[in-house]
Amino acid sequence: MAATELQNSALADALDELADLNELDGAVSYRVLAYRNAARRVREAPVSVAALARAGRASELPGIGATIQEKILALRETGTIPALEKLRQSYPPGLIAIMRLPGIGAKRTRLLFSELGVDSPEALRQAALAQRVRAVKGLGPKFEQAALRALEAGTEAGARRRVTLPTALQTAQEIVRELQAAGPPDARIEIAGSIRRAVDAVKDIDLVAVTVEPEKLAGALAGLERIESAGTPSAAGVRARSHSGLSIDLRVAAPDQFGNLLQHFTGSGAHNAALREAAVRRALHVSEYGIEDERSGRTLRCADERAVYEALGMRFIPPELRESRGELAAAAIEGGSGLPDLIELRDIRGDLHCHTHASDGKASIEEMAAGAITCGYGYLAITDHSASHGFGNDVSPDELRRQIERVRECDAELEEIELLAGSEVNVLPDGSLDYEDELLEQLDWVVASIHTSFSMGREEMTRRMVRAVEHPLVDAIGHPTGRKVEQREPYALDLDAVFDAAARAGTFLEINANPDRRDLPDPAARAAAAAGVKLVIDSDAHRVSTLANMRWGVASARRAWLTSHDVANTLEWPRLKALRKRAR
DNA sequence: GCCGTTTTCGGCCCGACTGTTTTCAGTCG
Repeated sequence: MAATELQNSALADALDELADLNELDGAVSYRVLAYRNAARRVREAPVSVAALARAGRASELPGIGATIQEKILALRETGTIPALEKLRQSYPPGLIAIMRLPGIGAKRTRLLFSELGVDSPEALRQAALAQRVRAVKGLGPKFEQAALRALEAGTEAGARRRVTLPTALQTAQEIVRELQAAGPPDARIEIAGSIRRAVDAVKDIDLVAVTVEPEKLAGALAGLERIESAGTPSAAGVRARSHSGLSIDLRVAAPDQFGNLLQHFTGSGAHNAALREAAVRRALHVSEYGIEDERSGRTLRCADERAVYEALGMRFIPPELRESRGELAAAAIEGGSGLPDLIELRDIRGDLHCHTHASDGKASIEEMAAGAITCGYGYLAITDHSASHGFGNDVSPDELRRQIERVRECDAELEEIELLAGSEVNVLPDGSLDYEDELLEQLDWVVASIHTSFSMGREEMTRRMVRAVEHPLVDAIGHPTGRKVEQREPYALDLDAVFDAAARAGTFLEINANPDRRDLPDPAARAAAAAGVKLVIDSDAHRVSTLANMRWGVASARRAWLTSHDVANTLEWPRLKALRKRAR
């Protein structure tokens, strides 16, 4: 593969820009939708879509047809797409920034541009302050004020940034508790939306509820101390915004429609759109209120979600799978391939990656062991950082030898759990490790991770990683892509080549469960399992409390369609030990 | 622009809210 192969993220950005510019250009909405859908597919694809296109196979991906494949090829071969260049001539780049402001879409952006020459957020601010916006037919003073507020919010640093799943979940649970205290006593409130699907990063909180006093519940949300502003509370619910910039949607349903509402509000948008399209082919129309049968004119109301999917000829689809990644076809009762029996937290038998005082952890071996026992584990690998980690946390070879002794001593005293002597060894830029093999041989479990030199080229980074994967004493690769949720892109890496090497060598790849990492990301974890790679889910805990991070890794595994058979640390240690490549 | 157990052409999910209107368009999820 070419060293400078076009990255999926850059390709997806180009497709998103095509969507934006086509929208500005007034193209039929389905074309815009097609570009956005294609961009999403490319962004999620675990393999290089540009490389696929070169082989004429990108159009095998759902949502990518002959036309978009041609554009991908043009971009990878000439660095640009003719249609994109042409649209860029007509619409200044500032228009896209205006279009992204809440409450302003393509139509109004174009109106502002054609009527007032407004071509940037700053130009919009000037026009609004001079009250020229309200003079445009179709706009008014309310819109002018809303535009100013949107501009203001947009300049606040990180105003619209997403938060990681645990943060969002905790906030959502607090709100539910506050609503249960302040709202009507009969209210049953559940968390829906992207939190329920256990995504990596959350932009808003969706709540659904049943109560006999819906207005009172909606009013209670609008009145919470944490709410900065809210729409008009009604019997249907309310939309509000917290002081921290999170948007919160509450919707209320009748009890016999609760399943319809929960399904609708859990999403994803793409899942719902695909579900409804499939329903239309059966002459059924799905909404949050029920399923209308076109022929009888009757509407089926569902008290629970299972009934919604059953009415459409499908098995219940776990929320984590609702991303329009093939789950509808798999769930079909007639002719579907079946949904996976997803892994659960209780399937996990041990944790293979954690830190102690020996490096940058905040607890002793004994404390971490006690924590792991509380988790119900049968084993725990102590894997402190290695000889060149830096930040004052280096573990010299001699220090590691002493640490191994301490782990052995501690293990001898513990009945309930097996402590494994391990290390999280640095993969140096050339792919070698920073301990000698003689030392690694004494360890029960070796995790190899990249912690330095992130900005290498794709080919060099792939060679580095494959060399580590093929090392006979490396059991697992830690946080394989190096990405951090909402903070850092993955390093340039040919994941396909890494998966091939890992499957051949028998090296485990980690799903790091730290909620800021969740690495492998779920689409990549799914592709790895499909390539025959065995995975492990590790907490990477640096203190006792973060051993519980395992749940976020399991959530990623579920989103990756994994069963307990795909994840090696669902096995007891004797069986897992025998699976290590050095035991073969 | 994509796609096919109604279709290779003509469809393509559904509804709430807001602000601007006086019956609706735009935006959002």
